[in-house]
Amino acid sequence: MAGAEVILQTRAIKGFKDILPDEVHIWQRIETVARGIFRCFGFSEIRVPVLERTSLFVRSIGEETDIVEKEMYTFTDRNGDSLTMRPEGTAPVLRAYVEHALHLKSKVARLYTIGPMFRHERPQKGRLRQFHQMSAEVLGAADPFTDAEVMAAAHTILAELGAEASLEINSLGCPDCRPAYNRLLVDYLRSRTEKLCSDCRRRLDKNPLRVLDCKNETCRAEVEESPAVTAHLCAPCAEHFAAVKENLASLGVPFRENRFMVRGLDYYRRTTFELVTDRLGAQSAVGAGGRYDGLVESLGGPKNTPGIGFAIGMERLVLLMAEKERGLPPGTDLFIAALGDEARGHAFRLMHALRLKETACLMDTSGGGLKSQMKQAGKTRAGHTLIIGDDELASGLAILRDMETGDQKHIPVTEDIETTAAHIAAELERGE
RNA sequence: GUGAGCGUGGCUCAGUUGGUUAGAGCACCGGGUUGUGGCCCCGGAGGUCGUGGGUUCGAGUCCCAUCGCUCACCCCA
Repeated sequence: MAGAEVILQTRAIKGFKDILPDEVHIWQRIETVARGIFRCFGFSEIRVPVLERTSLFVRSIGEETDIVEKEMYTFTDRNGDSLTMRPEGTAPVLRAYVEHALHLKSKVARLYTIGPMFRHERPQKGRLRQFHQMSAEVLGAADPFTDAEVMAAAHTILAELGAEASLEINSLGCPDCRPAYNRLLVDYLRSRTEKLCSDCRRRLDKNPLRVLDCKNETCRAEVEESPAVTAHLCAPCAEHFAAVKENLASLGVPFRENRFMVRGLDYYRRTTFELVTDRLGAQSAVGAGGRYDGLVESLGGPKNTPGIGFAIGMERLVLLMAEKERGLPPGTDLFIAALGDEARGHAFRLMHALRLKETACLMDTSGGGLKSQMKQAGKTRAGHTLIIGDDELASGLAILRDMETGDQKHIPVTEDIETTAAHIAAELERGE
């Protein structure tokens, strides 16, 4: 194999995927729909870099998390700085919020962003190393209406795209009440360590909450009787959670409380939620989020800035979208079938004039028979085909065929390309 | 990081107990009379059977190694 290593590997690297022309329209649809909904919910787009200082993620996501410990694409750049390809979107957006003092622009900032994230995990169904998320953050609003609003936004995006997922919510408490609950849970779990799986015994020390959503059946059974977070919230957290549920219900957004749901990033407080489905193989969440009051401050932002947000995994969303929701790639407006050298030159100029008039236009400049060109017109899913040969050029009348109905009509063509193009554009316009 | 399954033309796959020039469907190209697509019919092009080694008179079919893909664990969107 020594020689083979020299050969260029024309293959994308593991976990990185091309989105090909035949499927890119699905992504465009998702983005268009999402942008529209974000706008209605009052969000503005923000675009942030893919690369950040490693410390940003370590501080926000948490040193002990799997993401930081073993999944980040981290490297030292030419200056010796440690940089990381963003594994999630919240930290960079909050960094930008703090850096540009966006809190001074308005009381509440509502931001969304769409783009690639990177985590070095073993790829499987619904899990890639470069994946895409659309995420939204609301900074500066602590009230329980905001929680409901944010969840409603996520829910609306999925619903609008025909992706079925159910909303599950939970509250993880705050620094005032979580430590006490944590001790309670650990005590409970320690009393039955022998019954837990090996993974959960490890979790017991590292992140006891994790035991709550273990997939192992015996662990599940043990955990069934465990003390619930939501039963041990402090008064303000309990009140907040109750109000969130009330507000969600008042909007008619269906949800289910799931006291076993936990989050993998350390910064979450109080409200957390997931949009889950059983149609994604081993992955169940298409979207997830929660409140992270305190995170802005810990990144050097103004004190007591509350925050809440969510992210939707776009390739998981694509997987969930029903066939009928995906649509077809757009066809061209007009295919020009030219026969004969003179007609070809004429058609070429005509095509360009039409393109400048915002008509999507294609022809086969390499020529070929009419039948072959008609086939291509069909394949490009052209709305119309203009047939123009040397005969038509001589008579001054070309044929415009409606590819749907098969109707054909004559269109005057002259040396005046502009006028001819205008004729055709008008004719196509009429058909719509 | 761990485990399992799979690797045959662009795609989806078939290839009997190892035996002559490796097949199909879809896609692609051409044709079915003079200049008209989507259906149908005919024809064509396209594969060192992931790679390397081994067993054998002979391997896509057996063995080993290696690379890759997929799914699951884990983790998470």
